[in-house]
Amino acid sequence: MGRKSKANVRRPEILSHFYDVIIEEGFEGASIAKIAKRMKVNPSLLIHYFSTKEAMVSGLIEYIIATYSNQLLPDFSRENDPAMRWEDVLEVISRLNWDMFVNHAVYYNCYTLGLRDPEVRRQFVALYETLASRLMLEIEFASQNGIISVRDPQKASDMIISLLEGANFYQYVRPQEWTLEQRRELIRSIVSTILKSDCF
Amino acid sequence: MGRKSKANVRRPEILSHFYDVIIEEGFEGASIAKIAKRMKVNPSLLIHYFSTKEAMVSGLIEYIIATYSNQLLPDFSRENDPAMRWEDVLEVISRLNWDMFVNHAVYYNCYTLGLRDPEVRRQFVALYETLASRLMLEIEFASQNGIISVRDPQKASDMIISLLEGANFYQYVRPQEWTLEQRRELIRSIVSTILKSDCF
Amino acid sequence: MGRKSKANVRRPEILSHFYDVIIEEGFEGASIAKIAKRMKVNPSLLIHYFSTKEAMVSGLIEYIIATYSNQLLPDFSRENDPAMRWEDVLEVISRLNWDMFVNHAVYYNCYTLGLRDPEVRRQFVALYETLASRLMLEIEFASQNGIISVRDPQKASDMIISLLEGANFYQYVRPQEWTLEQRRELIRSIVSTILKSDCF
Amino acid sequence: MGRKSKANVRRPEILSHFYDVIIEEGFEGASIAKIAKRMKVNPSLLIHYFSTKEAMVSGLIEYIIATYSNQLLPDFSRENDPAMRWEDVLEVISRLNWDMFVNHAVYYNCYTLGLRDPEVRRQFVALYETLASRLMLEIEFASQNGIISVRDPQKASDMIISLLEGANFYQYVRPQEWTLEQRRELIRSIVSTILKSDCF
DNA sequence: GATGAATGAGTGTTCATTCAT
DNA sequence: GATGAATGAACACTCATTCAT
Repeated sequence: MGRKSKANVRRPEILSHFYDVIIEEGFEGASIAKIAKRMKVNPSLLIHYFSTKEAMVSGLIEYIIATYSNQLLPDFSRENDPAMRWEDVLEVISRLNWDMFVNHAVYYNCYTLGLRDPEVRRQFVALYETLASRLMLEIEFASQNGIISVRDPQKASDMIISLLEGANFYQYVRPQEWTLEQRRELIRSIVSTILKSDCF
Repeated sequence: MGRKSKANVRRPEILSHFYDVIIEEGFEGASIAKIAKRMKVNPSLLIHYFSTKEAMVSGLIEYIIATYSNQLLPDFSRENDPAMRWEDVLEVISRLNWDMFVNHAVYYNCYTLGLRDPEVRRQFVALYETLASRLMLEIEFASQNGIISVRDPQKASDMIISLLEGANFYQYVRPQEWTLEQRRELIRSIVSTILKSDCF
Repeated sequence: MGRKSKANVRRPEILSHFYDVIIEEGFEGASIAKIAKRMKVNPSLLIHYFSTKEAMVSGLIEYIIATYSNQLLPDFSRENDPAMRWEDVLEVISRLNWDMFVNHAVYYNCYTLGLRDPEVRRQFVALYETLASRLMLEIEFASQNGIISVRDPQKASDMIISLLEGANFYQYVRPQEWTLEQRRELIRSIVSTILKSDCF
Repeated sequence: MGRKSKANVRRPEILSHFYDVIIEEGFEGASIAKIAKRMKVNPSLLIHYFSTKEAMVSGLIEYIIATYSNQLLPDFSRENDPAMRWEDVLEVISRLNWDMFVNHAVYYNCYTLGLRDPEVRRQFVALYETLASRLMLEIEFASQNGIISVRDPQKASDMIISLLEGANFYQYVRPQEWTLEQRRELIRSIVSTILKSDCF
């Protein structure tokens, strides 16, 4: 039966250590040698599993994108009552903390990489697209059921995601300002307010 | 006595090329050699003016921060009529495009650097602090004059900046979605709406 | 499992070439690049085996010290007759030529390094200590058997080593002055004379 | 009358700082930049006064050699009584501490340089030659007056200088062993002993 | 599968030096 | 006299990578 491949063990293991090194030393400091050292393994082994560093970076971004998209915005369709369902959405949105899943620094490092690398960019665009379209559906549904008042769900969802993204970013710049609970309440009320107004 | 220093000319010149290289090759790709090559000077000349690369990075960040803070939010006190003044604020805010002044990628690269380097972080925090406090004053002023209704101007300004930051970021992920004009109108109406509501 | 290490071969090989370059170009001229060039290998290979240049220098000094201490003053205890044994000692001492084992220039270069680096110094001190204590034992033994007359064997051995060291050094400054044979005879008679006198 | 040259002030000043840097960082660590920094002066200035670094090294060696030869072995001819004169010589010799005048490390660094550079070597050889010939004259004089018994004053002076050189060196390797006074007495008695014996 | 040998390009930085001011 | 501009070679060292074992 031959030797069993360890790739599906080793590859995630490598990516995980890659990730850790980026957190501590930044993208520019994350060399194969350092990752290998941290894994107490020979640098060549990383090349063995990823051929090139470029492939490793790709792997990392895929992993990050996958993590994100799996975690962001669950399926709300189990809830039948439209009002309750919208409440669920609001609840989830206001709790959304980007970096619950992926480290802030790593995320932005990968993101800026996407500004040069079209393939990486494509993945990020797809990610936000997925997120936006899911949210859009919920907004449409709620709107159709008279819970909120939105003519342009697309713009609405885009703006809400912007707000969340920004709030998440801002959290790192002025961390002491408010508690998670305050933040949650505030986002909730803002989202409610603007979706009930005639902004969209 | 002695030769005249060209530091005043050379240092900005170097930083500017540094900046350009980051845009094209990312922070990790911006080596002294590449910058020098682009300037058609010897790499050691950069060291002559900036002792270490670290100092060069510091210089760049200072430059970026300075550019930002000089441009962001002008003085509105010339306008005497409170309503008009608030209109001005709204106008400026809704037009705010972070990357009008500093390249998006460079900005986020420097920002992530701040997540590891306390001194850099300090500068970013100070930048946003300045921005927030200026906006806060305008919110307070408008509120006192009954134009908007805000009990907590700090939270309000924080949230508005978050929204702007996020919208700016989001622009890069879904660029095709709306025109600058649409964006402007939308932000304006959202800000107006939430500051008139009882969110804050 | 894995490839066989060549460190046992490569490390001494590197040190040997390091040594040669020092002889020709001095300590300050012995760069990794030059050593590598002489070995017809890539400079980074030296780093592969010695991590840093500092470690290479350490390796060299260890090697030199080891060479010295292995060669200096053999075991005289095979000879049972005290008079004959002392003759043996005299014979060996008078023939001692420091640089039979280690190049004069390299030795002094390493030595001066020890004047700044405590660890290097420690090794040199230990070397001379070993040498002195061995000689002391022989002096004591000869003295107890009435061949020489020494109350303070420590001082005696210290002074004899000084004389040998100095004679060795001086040889380079006035090389033409006398033959090795003359030198040998002279040292022998001086050592004999002072150990029989009441100097010590 | 023109501007007065500052060369005879600057050159010694530079050499003196060169010397200091060698002591602290070794010959290989003594760069023009470091010396200039220590002098709080521009590196170019050192080149201005010495054209090349090589010339600076030459200057340093000349300075060291000059310092030495001026200090070593004064003129004893003022003393008329041969016995007293020899006592003076013994006194001076036994007190001779090479590094009273020139730092030990600097001296050996320059010396090893002489092992490669013929011109430097020539200077060192001349130094020791002077020293040896002066001592030889004293030995001859004392011998002719029956104070000591030496047939070959050249060999005798060579050996004594060797002993002094070695003792001086050894002092650094085993510094704790004896006091300066003990050392002095010992050297004196050894020199006396061997010059009265029939070694030479 | 995993290690180590070996490479060559590249890193930031220091070096001595020349020249203009 | 003294400084600073500028260079180009060299420095120790790190990088990703290939290949043999």
